[in-house]
Amino acid sequence: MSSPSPKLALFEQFALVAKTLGHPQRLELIEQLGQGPRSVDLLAEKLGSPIANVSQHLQTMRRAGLVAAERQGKYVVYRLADASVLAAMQAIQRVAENNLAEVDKIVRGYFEQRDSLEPITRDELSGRLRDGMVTVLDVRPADEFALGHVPGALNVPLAELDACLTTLDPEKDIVAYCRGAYCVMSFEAVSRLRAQGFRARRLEDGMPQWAAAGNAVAS
Amino acid sequence: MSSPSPKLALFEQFALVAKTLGHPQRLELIEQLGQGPRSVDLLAEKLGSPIANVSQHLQTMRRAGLVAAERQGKYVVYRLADASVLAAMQAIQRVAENNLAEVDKIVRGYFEQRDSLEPITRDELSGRLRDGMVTVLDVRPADEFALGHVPGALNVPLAELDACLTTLDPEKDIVAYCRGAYCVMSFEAVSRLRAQGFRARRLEDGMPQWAAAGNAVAS
DNA sequence: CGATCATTCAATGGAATTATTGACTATAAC
DNA sequence: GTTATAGTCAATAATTCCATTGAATGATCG
Repeated sequence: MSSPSPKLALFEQFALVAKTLGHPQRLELIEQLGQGPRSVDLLAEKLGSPIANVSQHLQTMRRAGLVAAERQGKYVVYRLADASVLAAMQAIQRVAENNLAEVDKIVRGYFEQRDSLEPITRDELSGRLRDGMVTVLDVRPADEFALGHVPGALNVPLAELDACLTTLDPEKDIVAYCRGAYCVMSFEAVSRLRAQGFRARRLEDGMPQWAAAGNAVAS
Repeated sequence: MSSPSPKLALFEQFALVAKTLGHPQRLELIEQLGQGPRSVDLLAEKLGSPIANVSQHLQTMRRAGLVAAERQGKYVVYRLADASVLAAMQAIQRVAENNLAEVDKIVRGYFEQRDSLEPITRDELSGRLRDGMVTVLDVRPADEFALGHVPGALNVPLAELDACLTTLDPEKDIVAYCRGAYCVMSFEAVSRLRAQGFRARRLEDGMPQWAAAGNAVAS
């Protein structure tokens, strides 16, 4: 037997993974990396944090087996270690959604009517895409859209939403999505579209999940 | 936008859940509670920790939405908030299993041959149970066995394994299980059974998962 | 009502985590 | 070479987390 019991040694490893997930900024990094590999530089810019800080977090995450790094020229490109990392993050989000009143309160903040915040599922969207009676909006920044998106989706970054309102067909239903189930950009978009009288809903989850299902296209 | 951005507020809630999972003792508590509701008292005894310490951890977990408490007479009985908590713990274990060399090393410590540590699935066991050509060992303590177990399983707590060796049919395959995928008691049992010449494997996961599939019986 | 048991609370000190700063290394461009 | 860029490292101080202790609360039982 090793010095501490193997049981405890195992739980310490599991705890290391969970503890490393236990920081808002690191979760945000995982969300970003869920879109695809990124350099430290770009990640720091997306988060609006100092490079040194982001670098430290990424290394903490590397030690916990969440991400891997590879040098490419003068950049160091990080990526998620594997799909189980996103799965773990989603599982944690589900716990929070089910059991923390605070989460409900934040989500509710975007919508008045309780029943209208139900998201549309991936399968449902697939079906309605074939009918052609739905407009799909990808509200992520253009660079993320370029790396992969739902086929037929329009890229309308949140900042440009108001300007694009007149070009949208008010007869069609609108489905908005962004980076994941709790990426608030799609919340914000749906909320604003509804205020303008559109029938809008959001997709139940976002890009990495859609891509994992094998349906994404690059532009 | 609100004082802290809603995005950050959400991630802080998720991080709270993950951070709370990030402590070995709390993971052990979840493993125990996965078996069923428990009093603080009993949990403290199972973990071998001071009651005050366990109480503090449980309250931390309650604040993070992982567990719920209910007073029953002079006891306070804690239980998992819902099934998503176990799912999150399993997702984290999967990340660790896939990406942390240390976990592999610990598991490997129990077994010499690489290929022989593959667990048997629940479905496979269900099938072989009908054939009757397999002995199922539940290596948890008797009190946990009493609250629910795989139909037909023999309760042989780890401490009594050696004494029971002679009563086992060496012609049958043996499947051992305990509390979950990484409860080391089943590792230990399989390792010792093999050393005695038995054909032993462990079940891919343990009691809460089997119960969740709707197949457990109480004794 | 007192006594006892189960649990929580409050306070302590020690350890770990975090953001920030500035120095340092490695690569590419000139 | 020299310079600029991308990233890491090392050191600091502020904060948070953790186990332990002993006191306080709440419920049962005689």
